[in-house]
Amino acid sequence: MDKTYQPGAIEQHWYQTWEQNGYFQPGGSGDPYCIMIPPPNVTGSLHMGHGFNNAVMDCLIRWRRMQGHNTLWQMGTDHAGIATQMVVERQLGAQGVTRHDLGREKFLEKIWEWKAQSGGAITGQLRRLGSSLDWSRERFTMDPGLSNAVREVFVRLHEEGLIYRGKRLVNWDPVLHTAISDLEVENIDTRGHLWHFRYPLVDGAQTLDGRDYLVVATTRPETMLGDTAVAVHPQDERYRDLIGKTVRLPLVGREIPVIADDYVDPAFGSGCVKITPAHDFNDYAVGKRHNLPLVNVLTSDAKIRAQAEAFDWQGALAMDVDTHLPEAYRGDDRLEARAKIVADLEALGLVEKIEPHALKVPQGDRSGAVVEPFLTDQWYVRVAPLAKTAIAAVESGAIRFVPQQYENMYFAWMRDLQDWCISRQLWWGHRIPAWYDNAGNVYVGRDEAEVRRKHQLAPDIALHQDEDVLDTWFSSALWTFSTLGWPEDTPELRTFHPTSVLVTGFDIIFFWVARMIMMTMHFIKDQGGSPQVPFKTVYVHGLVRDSEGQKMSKSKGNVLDPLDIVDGIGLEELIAKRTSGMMQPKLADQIAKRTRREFPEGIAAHGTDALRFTFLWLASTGRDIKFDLGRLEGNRNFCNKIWNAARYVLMNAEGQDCGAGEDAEFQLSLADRWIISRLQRAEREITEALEGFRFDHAAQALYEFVWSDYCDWYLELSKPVLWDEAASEALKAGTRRTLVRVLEALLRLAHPFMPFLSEEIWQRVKTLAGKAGDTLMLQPWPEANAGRIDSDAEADIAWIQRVILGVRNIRGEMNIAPGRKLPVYLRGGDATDRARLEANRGFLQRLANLEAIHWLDTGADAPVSATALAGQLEIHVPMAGLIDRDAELARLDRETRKLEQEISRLEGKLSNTKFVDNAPPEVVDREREKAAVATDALHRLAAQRERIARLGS
RNA sequence: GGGUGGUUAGCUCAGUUGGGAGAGCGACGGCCUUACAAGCCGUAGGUCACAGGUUCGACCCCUGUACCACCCACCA
Repeated sequence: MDKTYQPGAIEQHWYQTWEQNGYFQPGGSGDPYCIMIPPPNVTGSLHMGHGFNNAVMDCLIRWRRMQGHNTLWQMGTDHAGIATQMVVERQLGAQGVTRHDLGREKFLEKIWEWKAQSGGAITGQLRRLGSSLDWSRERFTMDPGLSNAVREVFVRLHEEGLIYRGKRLVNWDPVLHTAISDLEVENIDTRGHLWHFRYPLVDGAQTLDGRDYLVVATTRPETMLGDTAVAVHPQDERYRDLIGKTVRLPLVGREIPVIADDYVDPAFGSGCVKITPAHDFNDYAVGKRHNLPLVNVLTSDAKIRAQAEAFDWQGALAMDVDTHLPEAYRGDDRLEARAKIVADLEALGLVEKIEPHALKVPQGDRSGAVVEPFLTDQWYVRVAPLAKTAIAAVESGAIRFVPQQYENMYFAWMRDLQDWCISRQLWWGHRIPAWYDNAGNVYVGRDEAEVRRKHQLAPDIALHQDEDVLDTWFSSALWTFSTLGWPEDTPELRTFHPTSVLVTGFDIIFFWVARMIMMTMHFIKDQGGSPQVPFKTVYVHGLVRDSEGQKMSKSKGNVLDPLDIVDGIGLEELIAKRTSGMMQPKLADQIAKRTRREFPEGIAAHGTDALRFTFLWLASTGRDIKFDLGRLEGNRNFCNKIWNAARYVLMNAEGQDCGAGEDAEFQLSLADRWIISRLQRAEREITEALEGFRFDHAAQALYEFVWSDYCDWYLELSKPVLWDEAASEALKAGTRRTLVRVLEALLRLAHPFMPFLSEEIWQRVKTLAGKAGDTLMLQPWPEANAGRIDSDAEADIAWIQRVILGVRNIRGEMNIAPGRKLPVYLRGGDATDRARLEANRGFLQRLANLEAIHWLDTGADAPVSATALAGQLEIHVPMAGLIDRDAELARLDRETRKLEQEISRLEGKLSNTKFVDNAPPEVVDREREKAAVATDALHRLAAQRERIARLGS
């Protein structure tokens, strides 16, 4: 074995071996255990969030697989409609071509080409992370099978009246030219203005204070072109008499009514609100109540139309509305139009005032464009009935969120859910299975033939399919069952559904998790006909942030590719990667500067195992992760520690009697029994932590057991045995046996966290440990055996540790060279101390580097010494020639001060009668015992101090 | 406006039936001791955000405040 751990040398080899041998496929004989991967964008690439997410899933899957479960980790990718289409459009754009130049068919060919070309990137990266996904069952949301499921769901929901088509206000992205759902809109805090305009009253009407106009305030002046009313509050005395009168819309000239509606807050502004039903969601609701016409003044590019369109609430053109628009704004973008309109109104003396005003501007999360409320025909899912079942599933505990606080978020959103707009005016995605005849009738069916059959349409009636595609999340919502073969009744569906746990970030709870629950429970029933949940547990993890706590994003230039941490990357290359494709050179400079500051020497190769272990250690509940290179490096060192521990074990065990055979003769030492006992505790702790999704606790328990117990103590304790020529062969065999078997067990414990390293080493130790098998992946998970917890051995070793620590403390504090062998006198101990000394003299001498240990009965004279205490036992290191008197006095004073503080705290407590009377007796006893021990120690140190102080004076 | 989470050592974070405040990294001192200098040994460092309350006893439970982060929401 190499002297240091070289991750690059082993990782790829083992992954190929595992995959080629089919170890990732289901196979265990135990209960099914299934995780569905949140499908990454097929053309995307891995970021730190994926790295984290997959480390968690792979840890769970490998653990459960070792436990013997019939384990499936379903692989698949998502077509990611908007995101993918945008990438390809941008590529075409660079050549000066638009998708419209190509036409739909050719454009889709281009996307499929792009998918074929780049679609392997992320799957390759997932392999590098060690993810034990079942690649043989890989799916893609636009596969024939999954597309079939999508059509089936759409048709059935439509038949049940849960999908409908309607003309409504939607969030319209004027850059992408598509509707988007509420969730895809981000409201950005913006400093804008509140414009107060005067709308002249018609026919000489006047306000109470004698004005011949009403003042309305708006943040969006340009929409006034589409106003169809001015609303006041019905109880507002100021305007009561004006209700039913009209005002003349400036610039346009239309007469619009003054209406009364509770929506208006009389205390805000003038108490009058302009109503634009076609361009504002609130106004839309008001308009509907009052049957106002909807006047659309914008094109799909968010420019002012040549002529407005007016609709009634049946979606028909309203012929009686004047749709004339002023010539001056035609074709202007809304912001240009806004400026002109304000200027024109100002010229007419109709601007009352302009105030600064903070508002939220809606922005498309993909394009960044300002989203317009826009009147279009779209398809919707009626969610209320679906939500009801989905809420009940979480209320009843059929689905559990970890951490639980996310259930509140889920409930709050689900209980106030608007219908889901599922149609998108894109080309890349599942085409909506609806057909139109020339009369405008709509027919929904699985295909055109079915539509014709079902509606008995003659062959000569022309049909054309709806041009739109479905929201990507529509197909994602079916993920848990579409990947298992639904609508067919497959063995996989029966075996693995409901799945066990969903591992995901909180950011897609609404996009994905909630919709999966709704769709799954509607379509998948158990044998009794009750709705089946898609998963029993949702484990929600936080975001991976950079070292400053910033969200990682391409535009900030702080993204990290997990593989750059695995393989390492030079500074210049990292900068080049982060600044590539930057539009603004200035930004690129900043990013370069920042990157130089954060990674002055680039990033060293740390290996997959160290990265995964770091993610898992940092995966505490309900908290984002600030990614910390120091932590990563520490864990890389941990990998090296395991590697070198294995080297030591192999050097001492290979070719030697390791007590493996049936009739092997071996004897277990105290240290052997101790480490076996500690192993049981570690096994229990790690298993319990995993059961509770506490990967951080599991990782820490593993780390501590391996480093502190196994390496720091046990390996050191094994040396005196193995190197002692006088030790019996049976004892040596027992030690070798324990070294090897505990190592083998801890490799199994480590495997879900560090699959590559553990497998590599396991292959070398398995035979020595009496194990057989082709892979660690399929070895049984270690189960703690309470019968092997040995409290006596633990107490004995704790005693040894205390004595050694006492000597080491003196040595360290007094600057005595570690190589110098010391004599030590033990005094004041009882029979147990003496027995422990005699049984473990060799261990003490070796680990504390002592030349001799002398036992003194209580009261006997000890040489002038530096002294440490192990309980009542005094450890004396003679000072002659070694120890400076003043230094030792100072050290004793420090120890004394600590003891005095503790005693004073304890005495205070014990002299408080309320404490003594009220606290449980065992608590009081414990405090008394502590006080007695500390007082005894204090007395001994005081006597010692006095003796040394007398020396020099 | 409503809601959630956070505030513990210089940094990153653990710490639930309320009863001695921990880890990693960093710092300081000493060591190439035959597994590991990606290491070993030792040491220092914290009125657990703040203010009240409950309790014999609070990092932990309750109330309030401050600051940070996030989610949701129709105030023109």
